[in-house]
Parts: sequence; C-alpha cells; structure tokens
Amino acid sequence: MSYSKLTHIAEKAASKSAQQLRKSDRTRKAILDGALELLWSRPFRDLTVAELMEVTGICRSAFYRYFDDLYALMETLLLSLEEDIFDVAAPWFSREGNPVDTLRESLSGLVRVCYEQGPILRAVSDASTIDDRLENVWSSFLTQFDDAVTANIEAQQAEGFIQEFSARPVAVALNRMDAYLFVHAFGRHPRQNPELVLESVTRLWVSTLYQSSPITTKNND
Amino acid sequence: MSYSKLTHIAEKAASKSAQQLRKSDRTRKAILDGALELLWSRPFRDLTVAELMEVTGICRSAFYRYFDDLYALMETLLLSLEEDIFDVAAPWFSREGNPVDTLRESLSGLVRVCYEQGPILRAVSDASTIDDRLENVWSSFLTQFDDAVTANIEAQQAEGFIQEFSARPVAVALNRMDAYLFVHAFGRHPRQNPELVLESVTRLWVSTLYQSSPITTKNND
DNA sequence: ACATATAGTGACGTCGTGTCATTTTTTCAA
DNA sequence: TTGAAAAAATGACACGACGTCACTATATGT
Repeated sequence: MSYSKLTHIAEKAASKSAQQLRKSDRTRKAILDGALELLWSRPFRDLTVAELMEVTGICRSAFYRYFDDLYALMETLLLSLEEDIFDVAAPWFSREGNPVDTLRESLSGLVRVCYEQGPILRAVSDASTIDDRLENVWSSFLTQFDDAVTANIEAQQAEGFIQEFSARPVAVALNRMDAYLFVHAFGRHPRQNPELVLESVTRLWVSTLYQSSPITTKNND
Repeated sequence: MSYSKLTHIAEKAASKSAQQLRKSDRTRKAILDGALELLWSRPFRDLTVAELMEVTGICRSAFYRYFDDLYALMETLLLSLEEDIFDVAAPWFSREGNPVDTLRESLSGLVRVCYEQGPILRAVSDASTIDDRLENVWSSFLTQFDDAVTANIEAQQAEGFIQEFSARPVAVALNRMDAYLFVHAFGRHPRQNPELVLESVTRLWVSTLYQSSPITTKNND
C-alpha cells in the first residue's frame, strides 16, 4: 500500500504545482488579481468589496477571510510595489560609481516602474488618505526613502560631491516631488510621456544636488 | 405710520449689520466655521455631516440646504484658499524686479499661507481623491499654477534669465513638489518648521531655474 | 401683524460595511 | 476510496452614514 500512498502523494504534489498551492492561496491571489484589474482602469474610490468579489466570482463576505478590509488589501499591493522600487533605486544608494550617473540610473528605473504600475501607485496613494493604518504604511514607506536619500546626500557631502546644506529637508522635498509627480503623471490613463517626466525629474535632482553638472536634454544612454 | 415704518427699517438695517445678513447666510457661515474648527485637529476622513451639524447646533439634514455634500463644502474652502495663494504668489508672476528675489518673495508668502492654513490644505487634498467633482476642482487649481509657472519660465527663458529647456514638465514637477510638501509638512499638528521648509523649497526652485545664483543657507532678509 | 417665504426637523430608504451561524468543499490519512 | 476534521464559501443580519421628503417652525417684509 505504500505504492498507492506514494502515487497519491505524487498526484497531490503534481496537482498542487499545476493549480498553485492550496485553495486559499489561489483565492487570495484571485482577489488580488481582481483588484489589480479593476484598479487599472478605475480610481480607488469606485472600488467596493461587492464589485471586487463579483469579478473574483466568490461570495462578497468571503473577502473578509483574506483581508481585514480594502485598505489591508492595498497594503499588500503597496508592499509588492515597494520591493520593485527599492530594487530599482539601488544604484545611487550603492555609492559605487559616478554619483550623477548612478542617480540618473536610479531615477530612470524609478520612472519606469512607476510608469508600469502607475494606476496601482495612485490607488495606494489615494487610499492612504482615507485609512489610518494604510496612511501609516504609506508614510513610513516615504520616510524610509527620506532616510536613505538624506544619508546618501550627507555621505556625498562629506566626500565633496555635494555642497553643504541641511540634507533632510531637501531630501524630503525631492521625494515628495517624485512621489506625487509620478502619481499625477502615471496614475491615470492616458499616462504622460515617461521620457519627459524622467527628463524634468532628473533636471531637478541633478541641478539641486550637483549644481556644476551639465544637463543633457535628451537621454542618450 | 411712516415714522414707525422708517424706524422699523432702520432697526432691521442695524440688526442686519450687527448680525451679518440673513439667517441663511449666518447658518452657512456657521457650518463653514464648524468645518474649519473640526478640520483643524482631525483628518477629513473623520468628518461626518452628523458631527459637523452637531457642532453647528442645527439638525443634520439642514446641512443639505447649504451644500450638496461634504465635498462641495470643501470646494468652498479651497476657493477661499486659492485667493490667498494667488495673491501671495503674485510677485514672481508680475515679472517686475529681479527674478530670483521675487521668486524668493513668492515662495516665502506661499510657505506662510500654507503653514497658516495647513490642515485645511490637507483636508482639501485628501478629500479630492475621494470625490470626482472635487478632484477636478483641485486638479484645475494645480493646472492653473502649472500654466502660470510654465509661462513665466518661458518668458524668462526668452529674456535669458533661465536657460533653455522644456518648461512645462519642470513647472509641473516644481508645483507638485510644493503642493505635497506643504500638505505633508503643514497638514497635521505638530506642523514642521516653516523656515526649514522654505529654505529647501527655495533651494530647489533657485538651483533648478537660476543655476548660477548663489544660495544662502540662512534667510537674512 | 400677518401672509408668505424660507429655514429647520425627524423619519425614511439606500448603500456599503463587517460579522456570524450555517452549509459546502477541501484536505489528509486510514 | 472513503469519511472525519479542517477550511472555505454562503446568506442573512445589524450598523452607520448618506441624502431626500413631507412637515413644522421661524424669519421676513409689507
């Protein structure tokens, strides 16, 4: 009987890898996918649990088995965005290579990711003003960035790449610009031209931090 | 009888100037004042018609005689903010005097007004993500600013004060920075130090637009 | 002072939310 | 394969906030 048992287990494993994990995980993913689908074309304010679960094909109240509320769901989406964003912003923070070049690289990646995920970014940003808890998550996400940028500015000031000034308020200003410019430019269809946005964001960062550097008006990497 | 009539009229006029206009206008003002009071210390998301009218001391449903909904009320608050903001930003747009000096003056006024009205600014900004109509009003407010800044940059480029680049995307970036930095810094108590915010905002605008200008790290006007 | 216009009231219907007891489906091991 | 236990899905419910409406009370102006 160990034969049939093993076969059975093997089948289970096979079916699991085909269907992806347990039922609950598939359902959770279906809900997240449904949310992404809806938020791609409609603002967060129009999203209701009823509509979302209708798309998912499961009873509305089942939603609450997977998320506390829509804001908890948005938090999940934000966390996955965060990963992409920190990854793509890495070059400048790595503090290897030419500061201006790596800054351009980081900003370019940031624009790309935010362009691709624009409507989601906007939905999270919108939702964060309505819910206490999500607001804290969003806010601490921005603050992490503030901290990282501040530290990097201070380090490069010590090395003489950046002139002396109070780093944090400038870091905060630059980050708020990025965040809300991206939300504004890429948060709704039709999204704005990412090349133009990248160009102007780069101009601001470079002229603020590395004043003497020349600025190209076309990106010719 | 014309005597008593005149006296009566005189009394009416006196009482009107003392009590300010008709009942409806006083009530409307009371509602707006109540909203200002509540929003001074709590986020927009916690504001309900019931709570607002409780503060005002009138029946909840009377609210709808004066405003379509809370977003219409917020629109009224935004419009009064707008006036202050356009007024105070005038110097740079007037295109008289030294561009950098007038820019500093405008930014200084902007920071002052937004500091004073921080929680209201934030409430409007928060509310605008929830309501269609208010979002359009907020958005067109920002766009007006985008237009004005774009025009001013282009004019000063023509005069040689500002180097050549695509003006609008830079204007949009600078404005989004202002708007959301102010919302972030001044929108909740305790508000951040306006001096520091002014200094960093000024740094960004000046170094972006008038690269060659020296930047003072203390404001010694 | 009175007739009329206007402001204020309370009750109602609606919608979206979140919970709960119950039913259905999965899961896993004998 | 089967059946018992665990987990997931369902439908009904109560709640809170909204916006409307017929009605009452109060202002307004002649």
